[in-house]
Amino acid sequence: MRSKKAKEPQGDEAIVEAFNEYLSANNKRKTPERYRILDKVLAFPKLFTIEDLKLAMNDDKFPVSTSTLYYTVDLLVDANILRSINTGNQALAFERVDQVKSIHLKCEVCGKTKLVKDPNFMAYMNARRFAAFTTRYYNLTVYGTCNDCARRLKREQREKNINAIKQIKESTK
Amino acid sequence: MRSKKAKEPQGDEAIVEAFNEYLSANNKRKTPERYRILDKVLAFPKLFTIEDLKLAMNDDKFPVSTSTLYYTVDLLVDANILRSINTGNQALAFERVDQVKSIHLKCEVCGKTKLVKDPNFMAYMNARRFAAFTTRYYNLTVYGTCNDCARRLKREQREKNINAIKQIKESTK
DNA sequence: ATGTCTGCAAAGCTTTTGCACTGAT
DNA sequence: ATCAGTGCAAAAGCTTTGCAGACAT
Repeated sequence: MRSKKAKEPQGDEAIVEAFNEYLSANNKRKTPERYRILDKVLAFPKLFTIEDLKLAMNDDKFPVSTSTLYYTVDLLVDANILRSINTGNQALAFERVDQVKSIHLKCEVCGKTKLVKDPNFMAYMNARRFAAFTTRYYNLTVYGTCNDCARRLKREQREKNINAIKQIKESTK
Repeated sequence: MRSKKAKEPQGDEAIVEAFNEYLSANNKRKTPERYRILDKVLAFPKLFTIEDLKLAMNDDKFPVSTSTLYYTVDLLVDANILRSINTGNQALAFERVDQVKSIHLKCEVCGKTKLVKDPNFMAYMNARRFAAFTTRYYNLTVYGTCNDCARRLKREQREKNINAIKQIKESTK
């Protein structure tokens, strides 16, 4: 009944459990840091960077060193819980594997990325096989301009033109 | 008649011309560096990094500073001749816009990227529109394992198992 | 003559590494 | 008691920036 309001607790618990198994299977230790980091990671609504994660941990009164964050996020990637995304900014971003079966729309002007679903594309990719290659996951990023920026640029361009005309008028006086 | 053997000289000349126009239109200067860099860029069969480009320029007896390379490649991206690709390695990679309408298959083990064509996907994306967003280009990268690496890993795992069994046998002597 | 372009060197950021201490097993 | 994990600081890589001199316009 309340399943719609709940934040998919089952899903997240399953991920924690999967991480547990991954750690056991690979002779990795179950440290408090790792579980606190995983908690924070699961709480991010979408993309995040190591820096974001570091700040979140600080906010949570559980500061962790940068090296540990890199190390742990690597484990999470290896455990197939996270994947890394190249957003075009300097810093690498990460996202939950289970959460993101979306297309990334990246605005080249403001740099923001929006996620959109496309069942057709998903179905196609799930069926698609490539010769001499085993797919683990995929990422489709679409680059362009979001409408907000397009409108703003248009307005700025218009103002620029007006100024240019003014200057020409003045210089020919 | 020889059009198949020729390296699409028309296409490349058109690109040089397009760059020319871009420079004029934006009040940029036509320096020898820029044209030599463009030549080298067009000669790359696929992805390349700033480092690759630098080495190629050196080979060509036309060394150029790193800052100039970044500056010029930025221009080429802005002129829509190149686009940048995030390969997951530290350094950004670039590729020709006209050349790459391919899917990138990236092997997570050896790190190599292979390009494959997929007319179905291309047709789909060419028709696809997104709400409140103007598409300029897109990139589909598939992550996984290439067969070469898969075979090698399998063999290594088998040897590992054999050694583990040996050790157990010895310890129980 | 003007103002952009280039090259050099230094700075900036993200990520990696080395080492000693801590703590899970 | 081990030996992997953590934190710190330093190093390493890639990219950007500031400035002086060179050069296309």
